[in-house]
Amino acid sequence: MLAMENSEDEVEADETEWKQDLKDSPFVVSGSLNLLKTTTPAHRVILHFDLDCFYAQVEMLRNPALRDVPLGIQQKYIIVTCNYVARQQGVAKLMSVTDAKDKCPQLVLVKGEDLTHYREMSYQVTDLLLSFCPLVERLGFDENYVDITEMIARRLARTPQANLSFKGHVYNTASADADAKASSHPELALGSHVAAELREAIHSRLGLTGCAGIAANKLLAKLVSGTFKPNQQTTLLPESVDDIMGALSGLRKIPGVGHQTAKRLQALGLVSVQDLQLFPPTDLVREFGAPAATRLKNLSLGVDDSPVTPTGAPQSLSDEDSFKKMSSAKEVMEKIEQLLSSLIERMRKDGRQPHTFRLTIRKYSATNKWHSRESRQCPIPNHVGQKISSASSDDAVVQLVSVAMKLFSKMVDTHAAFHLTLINVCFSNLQTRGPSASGRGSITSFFVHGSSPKTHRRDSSSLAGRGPGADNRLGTPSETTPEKTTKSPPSCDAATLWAKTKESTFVPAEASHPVTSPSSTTCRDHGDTVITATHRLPPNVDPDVFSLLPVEIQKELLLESPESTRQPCHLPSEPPLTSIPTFRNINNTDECVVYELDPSDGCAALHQQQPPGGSALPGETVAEDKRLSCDCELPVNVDPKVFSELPADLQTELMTEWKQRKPLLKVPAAKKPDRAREKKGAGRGSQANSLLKYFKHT
DNA sequence: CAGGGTTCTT
DNA sequence: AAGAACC
Repeated sequence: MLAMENSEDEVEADETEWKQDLKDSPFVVSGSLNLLKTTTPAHRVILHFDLDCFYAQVEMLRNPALRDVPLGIQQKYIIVTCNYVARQQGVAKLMSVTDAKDKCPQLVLVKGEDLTHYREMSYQVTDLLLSFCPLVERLGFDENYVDITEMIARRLARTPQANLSFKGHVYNTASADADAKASSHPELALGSHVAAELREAIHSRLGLTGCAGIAANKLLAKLVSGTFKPNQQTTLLPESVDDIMGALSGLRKIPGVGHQTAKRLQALGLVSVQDLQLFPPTDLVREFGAPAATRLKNLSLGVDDSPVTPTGAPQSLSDEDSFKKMSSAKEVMEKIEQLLSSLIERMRKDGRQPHTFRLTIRKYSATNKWHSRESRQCPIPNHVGQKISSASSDDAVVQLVSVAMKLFSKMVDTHAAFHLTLINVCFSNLQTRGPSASGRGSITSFFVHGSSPKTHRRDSSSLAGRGPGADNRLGTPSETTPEKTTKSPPSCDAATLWAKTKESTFVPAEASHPVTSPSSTTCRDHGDTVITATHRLPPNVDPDVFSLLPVEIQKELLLESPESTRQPCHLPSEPPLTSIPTFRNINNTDECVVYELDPSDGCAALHQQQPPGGSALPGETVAEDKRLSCDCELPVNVDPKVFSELPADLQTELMTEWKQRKPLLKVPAAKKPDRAREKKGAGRGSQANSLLKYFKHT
């Protein structure tokens, strides 16, 4: 054995019980079944990329005039990040706006609450990296890990060992000494060149600068990437692992050790990284259990065998807003509606169908003022999910608002006073619909080099739509991407086929409803008997929606509409699985993001999102059904359909508000009518949010 | 903690 | 569903 000291190869190998005899082979076969070829590298080359003050860079790209001024990105009353001009003047991340203006009166502020542009740019960066190497893992919007071990192995095979050098910094090493060390760490040396090339690609193609760290695992790559701050890169050599770990000012600085963990460690008397390194394993296990204890101890030593897991398409989409105070049902409903319409729009562009909806709130309370969110979730009925990606997502908004309000009333007693400071709406359990829906890029990527037992979760769906042929080469020709990257096959069961079918054979909302059977129960209203469609429904009630309502409301509605002439309610127990839709090809719109890669590079990466649910067909324009009110005593401007979908107590809540407004009965407007918006339509932005959208104008 | 995300574990 | 972690 050569002198290996504390190199992580040694530690990692010890702990995973791999015998380290195959020293010259870059790979070690783990597990007894060689056939399965779960091959893991003995030493990896991991890159960590971290974009400089990301939001600020995006805004400076959008408006170059901001380049040279001190710029802060503001969310609510906080500067979440700022450019380096502002930093020179003392502005720091997460500083309050008042403090920042204090430090730097000329500070220019740009609102950054809408993440759309950041998210888009963020995925362009990830996609660009993906065009070079399949193993890319996102961490937040501005960081990416890339495992380039294989690429390095290939390059190494055909690079002369002589005159290797490092690009950029080498941690704790004078540049004069670095060259001497290059030959003993050829993988990392080559890795530093790859990192430089990728950073250059990000800069030339996207205009963004950032830092990179090059090391043998994710932990070290991340730690080292920040050592030289704007727009530089640093390589960490194994012999410096102890240095970099020891240089951390506290346990909290270890990625993976958050506030709670740091506190528990402190309770054990541990404050420094060395403390943890030297702490008796048994005691640590007693506190954290074996798995967490092992992980913590390893992290303190700079050991991290966690793989770079391809992130793929997001597993959930959410939208939230925070505020000082929200305390009326009406406000809540409006906010939810607003959040939902933008979320649904995002969901529609994504192309997948969500099957779970979650509503999260944060209640104000003197103690525990922060943290402590509360959430409720429920399955999304299929027909609602389908509407999200269909042309008339307005329907989806309406129905999901009512779903959301039901969840809301499970958390908040709307009769009592309440005080919210945040609302979040979230779609999860996202399922890819339709076999060719994701376009050729991703369908092939499902099957490339199949059948490794270790399947990476997530499909690639809207991201990384890249066939095996589209291999970027970083200038060096003929680097291919053989094996690797196992994706789970697309789920295209009958249900998803049906989903697509139904949508494409779309017929205007109300007209086409032969009353589909409610997919039995739905929003988990404890064993309620769902009133079946064999009952007669009031004319203004969509049977699908009706089936979702709490039984009390259903009964109310039935009672209040004594004589509804009803079409016979047939219940086709199976959806008519008629025509498989022909999927529109993705020639469509802006869903199709294409990189303009230099043809001279001999590489092109094509990205396409899933085809959008469909441009609004002429026939699909929702037939505004002006129905008679269910008569209760709704204000003239309230669409009874919307109203009818709300939970009972919210209906009464709103009714009382309306009654206040129209002094039919008691209470002379204790609350300001606040009908600020009498001006019709033409709201700024095409959104025209607000519930008023669903109200009739009279 | 702030703010608007996101993922993973319990 | 909550907690913890990351940005």
